[in-house]
Amino acid sequence: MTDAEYVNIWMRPERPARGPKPVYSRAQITEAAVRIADAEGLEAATMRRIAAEIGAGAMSLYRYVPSRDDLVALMADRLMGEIDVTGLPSGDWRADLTRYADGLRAMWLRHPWIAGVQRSLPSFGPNQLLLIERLMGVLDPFVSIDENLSLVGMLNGYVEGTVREEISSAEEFRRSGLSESEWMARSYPYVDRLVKSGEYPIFTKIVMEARQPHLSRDEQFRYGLRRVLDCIALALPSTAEPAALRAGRDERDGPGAGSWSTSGGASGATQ
Amino acid sequence: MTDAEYVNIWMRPERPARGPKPVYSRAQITEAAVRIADAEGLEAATMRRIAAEIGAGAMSLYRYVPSRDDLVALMADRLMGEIDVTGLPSGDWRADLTRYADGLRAMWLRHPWIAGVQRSLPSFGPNQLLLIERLMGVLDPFVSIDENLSLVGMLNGYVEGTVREEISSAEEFRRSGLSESEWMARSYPYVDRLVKSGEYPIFTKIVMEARQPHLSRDEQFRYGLRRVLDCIALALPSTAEPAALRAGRDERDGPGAGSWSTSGGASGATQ
DNA sequence: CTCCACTGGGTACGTTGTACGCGGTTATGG
DNA sequence: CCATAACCGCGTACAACGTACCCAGTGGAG
Repeated sequence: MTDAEYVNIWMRPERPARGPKPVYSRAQITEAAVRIADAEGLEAATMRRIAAEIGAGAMSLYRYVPSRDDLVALMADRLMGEIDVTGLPSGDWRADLTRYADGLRAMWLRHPWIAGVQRSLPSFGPNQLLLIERLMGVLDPFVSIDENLSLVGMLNGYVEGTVREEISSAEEFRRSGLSESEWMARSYPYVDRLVKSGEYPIFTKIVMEARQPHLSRDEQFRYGLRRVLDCIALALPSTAEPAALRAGRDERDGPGAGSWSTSGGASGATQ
Repeated sequence: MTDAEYVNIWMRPERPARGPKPVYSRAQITEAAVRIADAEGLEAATMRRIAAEIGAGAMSLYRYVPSRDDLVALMADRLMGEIDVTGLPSGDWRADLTRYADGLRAMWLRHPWIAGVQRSLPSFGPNQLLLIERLMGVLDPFVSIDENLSLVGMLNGYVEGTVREEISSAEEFRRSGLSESEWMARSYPYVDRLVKSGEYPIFTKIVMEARQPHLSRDEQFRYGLRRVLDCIALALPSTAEPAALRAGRDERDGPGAGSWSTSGGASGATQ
């Protein structure tokens, strides 16, 4: 910003040498911003609102953060820190990846606004980097780094895709300010028109079927996750997992579509 | 909007009965908006800018679209129409899903700003619905609708996750206005500091390795896609694919990390 | 013909991110 | 020990945004 050599927020020291002691801190500001975004969405976390939350003037924040985009990067990295990956190459790669996937999903559900922020390489913060180390360390002994990137990308793709569906309908409620039942009542005419038209048999099937979910969201997630892990197992050498490749795999019954909004699962189906 | 019964943009008729003929159209406005977003990003597609693009006054757009959010929904659905799924349950599910996946990825690469828009059930437009019908029709004969949702979700998760990585660095260039080499030079100090610290061995490995990509982006994508399809095959009954389950699967060599920015692949690794 | 629902679009308002500059505070060099 | 430069919090101000409101004109229905 002021610095022509500006790279990212993590290259900019928080506290300078001279001058009066700062009253606030990046961590405090980030915390307040996350709190607001959790409660009212990312778009509610404006600079003025965040400043008010910590009792500061609006422009004071710019003493700590060069721009709102940088603050969002800080927020995103703070979220990465919530995923518990302590002791993560444990020896059991399936357990490790399951723990990571569960943690990632839980974090997304706690902070749905994360779906709306783009991340890219140079904005990788310390928490994200640590996560990469731990996570990719799990498969590192077995495969090349390229293969590892590919497999981990697949796992993340699954988790992210799944959780995006879960989020989208919930966010829709929040943004519209309607309750779930009100929202469904509102949407009914549209869905009904589509169903009645007869042009969308599969959409109809989704809507009809999803009214009686067989499995909880969590169970659905774990079911699909097992499948992804089985898929990863196929790419690993036999030394990684000696036997019982697809052990614990359930038989016939697939995962039930969650609630009605899981037809938002159809969202993930084409998004 | 004016209507209390407002559901979504597709429930609102474009042309009323009486009055003078409208000069513009939703399709024309949508087209202009997409053109601007392609060239300068979604945030550049402001109401005033779009209006100027088609030679209209800013407020005229509101005669066609109740809000900018609705216009974005129209844009998103227009993009879905670009994915060619004609004749899509063809009998060869592998070929069908490959064609869809390629089409989806190509569309995302043409319109990277799509990554920044959230979609949810009630905002499903005609193109998206048609896409769902054709796509899910592919596996519909073989599995339950719930299983289908799960599998298709996995496929979409892979494509979306992969393409998000590809996009994120490209978007970073565009937004910063820097060329790729300038941007790399700018980022170098940060990456260098991380590498030199010795605390991030796997990150270092990614950065080092990715300097010599073995495979093109397309090849990487197809490689991972084959793996996902193999995974889907595991969930299908034997009637779907009689023999040669993982036929055409390459041997040892994994996919190379694309260019330097594929370490953005590490993005997908934890995003 | 008369209506009046519609048209395109100008003006204006509230909210956003943030540039700039003020007066006060503090570590540092002389 | 003091002058100075670097920092602090923050009030004011501005450009750009989405869009509410209003207007004069227009053309199909009665």
